Amino acid sequence: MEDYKDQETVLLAVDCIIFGFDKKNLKILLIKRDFEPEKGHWSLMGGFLKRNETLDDAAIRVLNHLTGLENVYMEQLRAYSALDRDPVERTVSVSYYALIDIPEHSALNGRFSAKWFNINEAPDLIFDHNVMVANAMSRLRYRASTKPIGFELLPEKFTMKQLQTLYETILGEKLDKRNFINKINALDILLKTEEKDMKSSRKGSYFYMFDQVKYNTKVSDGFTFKL
Amino acid sequence: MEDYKDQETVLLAVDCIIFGFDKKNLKILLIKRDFEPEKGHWSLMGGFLKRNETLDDAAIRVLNHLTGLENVYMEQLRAYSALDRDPVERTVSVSYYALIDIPEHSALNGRFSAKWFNINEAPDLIFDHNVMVANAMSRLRYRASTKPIGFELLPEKFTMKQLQTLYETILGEKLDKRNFINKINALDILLKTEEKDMKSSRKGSYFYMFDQVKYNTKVSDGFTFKL
DNA sequence: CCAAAAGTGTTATGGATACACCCATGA
DNA sequence: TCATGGGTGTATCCATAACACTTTTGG
Repeated sequence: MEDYKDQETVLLAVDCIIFGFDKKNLKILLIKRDFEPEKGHWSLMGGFLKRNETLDDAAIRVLNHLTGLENVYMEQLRAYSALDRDPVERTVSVSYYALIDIPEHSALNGRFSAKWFNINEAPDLIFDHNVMVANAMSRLRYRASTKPIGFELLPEKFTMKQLQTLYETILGEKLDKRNFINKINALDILLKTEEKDMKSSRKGSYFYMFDQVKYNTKVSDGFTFKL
Repeated sequence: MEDYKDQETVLLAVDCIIFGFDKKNLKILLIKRDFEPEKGHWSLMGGFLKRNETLDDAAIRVLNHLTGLENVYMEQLRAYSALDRDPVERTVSVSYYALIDIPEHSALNGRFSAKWFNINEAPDLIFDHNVMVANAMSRLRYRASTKPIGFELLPEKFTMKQLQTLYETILGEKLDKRNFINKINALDILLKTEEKDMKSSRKGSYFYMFDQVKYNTKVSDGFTFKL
């Protein structure tokens, strides 16, 4: 460790991998850059860190700026620091991923040309953003099996089918309907409502809600989510 | 994303959580600061990022500076950016952890008052270094069950007992001897040597080596380490 | 009455865990 | 010969995986 003064500095940025779910597909929110470098190409939404904010603050600000959303699930992933990752300036970037439910809040800031892409149909991205997305996916898969983050991607009320489809998309594999429902019910962290979703079938399917209070109680009693 | 010019800058540092194993205990290498702030207190070894190096480079440089070691297992953990985490200057720090085998290479750079502490007997550290260590431990536990990192902490030749003790220390729980050996043997990634360690008992116990080549082959054939 | 999705339990399998005795050797 | 740590196999249990038919209701 050396003296603080006269240390070399670099720019520090955050980039957000914004995942969304529209009851069918896992998607990612990208913006079309209207400035150089790489103008016209797709990229993650990002921004520079300000002196009076933490990286978490910066990520929250960037996400809010684009989507208007607050209180979104976000998690820091890691720092990227290749010397030439940004051709303009030496910039180190810390990536964050966010999970949001698409249909309920889709008032995107018109200042940016933002668009939702199915996760497997996303275009090539600038700089090292493709790697960031790949790493985010792998973290998302891991998290999905250790914390009930799936519910962040769903509306307040959702059907078992939607929940299963979400997990299938995240994990990238088909799941058995009965085993999935048995497992979820065994966790005992859902509330079954009286309401039914009549849009999906003639019979209709019950809506469930995530019981955050019960979950928190169970966790503090030593329960650990495992799917 | 805004213009690059006139962005606010912060100092960017790396801090290394250096884990070691001396065939009995999991230890951590700390230095006693001989400069302000917090002179005389224990801390992680760290350093500022230079403009012409990546964060990985910086972590490797810092580790090498203290221990003289090269080709050490290191992994980036995460960035810490609380506004007041460093009282002198606004500094964002990226933590790395390293795994080294203690006895074989213990020529520490005398310029630093460095000392190995048992992981559970380490002193209070400056700034947010306690949190960094706690997070590193939890990552170490996770990694130990998904990748064969344990071998980084052992000498080239080691006994089953040493390997088991290492895993017990990392995981923080006693393991059954027969089950552990069965599991390790089932993985089929060790080479049993003809040599015996005669220091530990009258009967002596066989030395094993990690078969890196076999492991790599198995991994590229779809094998995943799981303990 | 038919099509389409919802809802519901049991069996089989395999991995994880618990467990105790003999062996080799130096002193 | 004895004390010390090394080395070895099997039975049980539990969690996971496989699997098919009935229900509801709008058209």
